[in-house]
Amino acid sequence: MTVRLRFAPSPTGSPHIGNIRTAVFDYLYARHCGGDFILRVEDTDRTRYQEGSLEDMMTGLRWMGMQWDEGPDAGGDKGPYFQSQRLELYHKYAKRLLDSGRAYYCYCTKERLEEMRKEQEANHMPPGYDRKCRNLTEEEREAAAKENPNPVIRFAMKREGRTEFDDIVRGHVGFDNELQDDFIIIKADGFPTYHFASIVDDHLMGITHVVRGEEWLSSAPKHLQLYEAMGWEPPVWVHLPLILGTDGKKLSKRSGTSTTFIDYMKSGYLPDAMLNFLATMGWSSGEDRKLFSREELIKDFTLEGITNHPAIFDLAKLNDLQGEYVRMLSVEELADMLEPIMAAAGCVKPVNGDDPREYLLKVTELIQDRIVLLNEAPETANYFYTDDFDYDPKGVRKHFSADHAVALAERLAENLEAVNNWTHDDIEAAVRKSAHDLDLPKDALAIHAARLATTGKTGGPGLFELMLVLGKDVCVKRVRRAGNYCAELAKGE
RNA sequence: GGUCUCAUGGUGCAUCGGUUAGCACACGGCCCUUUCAAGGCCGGGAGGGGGGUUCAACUCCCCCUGAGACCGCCA
Repeated sequence: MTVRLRFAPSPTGSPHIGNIRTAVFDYLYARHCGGDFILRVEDTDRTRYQEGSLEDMMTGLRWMGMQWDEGPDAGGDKGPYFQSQRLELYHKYAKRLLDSGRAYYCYCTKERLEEMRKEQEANHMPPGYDRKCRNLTEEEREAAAKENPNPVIRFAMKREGRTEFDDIVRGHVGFDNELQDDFIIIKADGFPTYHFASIVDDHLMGITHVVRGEEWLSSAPKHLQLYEAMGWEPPVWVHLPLILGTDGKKLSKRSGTSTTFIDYMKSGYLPDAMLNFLATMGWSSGEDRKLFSREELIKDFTLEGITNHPAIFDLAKLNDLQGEYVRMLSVEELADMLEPIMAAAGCVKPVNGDDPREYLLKVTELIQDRIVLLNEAPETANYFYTDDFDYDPKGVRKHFSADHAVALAERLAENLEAVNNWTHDDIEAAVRKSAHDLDLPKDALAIHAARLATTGKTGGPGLFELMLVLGKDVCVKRVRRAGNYCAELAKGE
């Protein structure tokens, strides 16, 4: 039997990190087993449907290279893959349950249910439907139908015994049947609830392993009983640990951690870094390792490696991985990724008129160790593309306000101007000579000032490397401008 | 309130019935060095509490404590 896993998101909003992590596990295990990875859309709640949600979901999955074998726009012989298009199927099986006495029409109004709930709460009773309609006589049923022509269908849960099952992650778990609710399987609008639709579809689609969040664990008895009532073989259950924030609380937007997957795509994370991160959030290969390529993930991923304690979404860890992946890229690869980002930020034309591609390659090499997110590149490397940058105020105070500042700028400009071969070593010699000419105690003084003059920053790539890329004319021009700036500064004081 | 789940340094993870309890991030120090990174080396720092089982428990069992999830005509 081929292993088949489905990722079944509900199009009710932009995909959450947790949704995608579940998809990662589905995908990885399906690929590990050489099985099928299916995308199914659980759009049974018409009130919560949100335009664009599914598109975001698919964009996110594809971005991480997780292409589904069956699903919307991928075809497959078990479709349709939208639950909203499978209504007849659910009704057919609900009827079967009705006929066998394992389901019943419930005519209770929402108002009555709400009142009941309030009362239960006030009396500290366990909440749940009181099964009023479970054993209606034919007359009662007819009378109730007149009052409420749109009844729901409820599943008749067993009243005695326990429902026990084995979960790959949790082990053997059990629940008392008495405490289970006669839950709704078909809503008044004719749509099925999750509990019912997912079981029918999982069976019909030949799903062998159900991987989902731990929040579903307590409703697993419902699903088990449904399988039993239908006479179907249940799948292997895999309840994933929840994802918590570093504060140990449920992941939330506070503390600067977005829960929206698309945000991470947009802010310049690498798909492979994200995949690596998500896969190791709640899964461990059993060895002390943090880097896993896609191929290694597929090869090593097993259900047994899933941890049973909550997984923490640790942004610092993501950023660490991201940095690793950025550094593993070749300069060409990185440059390819940076190109559109730089372009979007207006960093297109080299300040010195060089060939843009060659220039970008040089710039990329200089910033590769210095960026984490791809989107940081424009800010980190702006001075390679524009003369229009501000001087870092801290740097100004330290380097441009010194007594020797104006004289140094002049020396620097002249010595740089005099360089015939614009090479790393000759640039270095010129800069150091400027310090010597003025009897500065340390060459570093000239170096720092030159950096601030040519880049506006106090940190960054090696000065001589960066000046080499910028070119002589640009450097001289910028040092002169800085000299004027220093002079103005001196006058102002 | 009920049911269910979880519990190793600051954080995230690993191993094991007998180990000097390992790794990564973060942190501190040092090296490299013109800065910022990156890199290298070194360091501090852990098994919630209480009972058992056992020759031996962080590891197995029970209780407590703490944390979380679920109890919708949402998924």
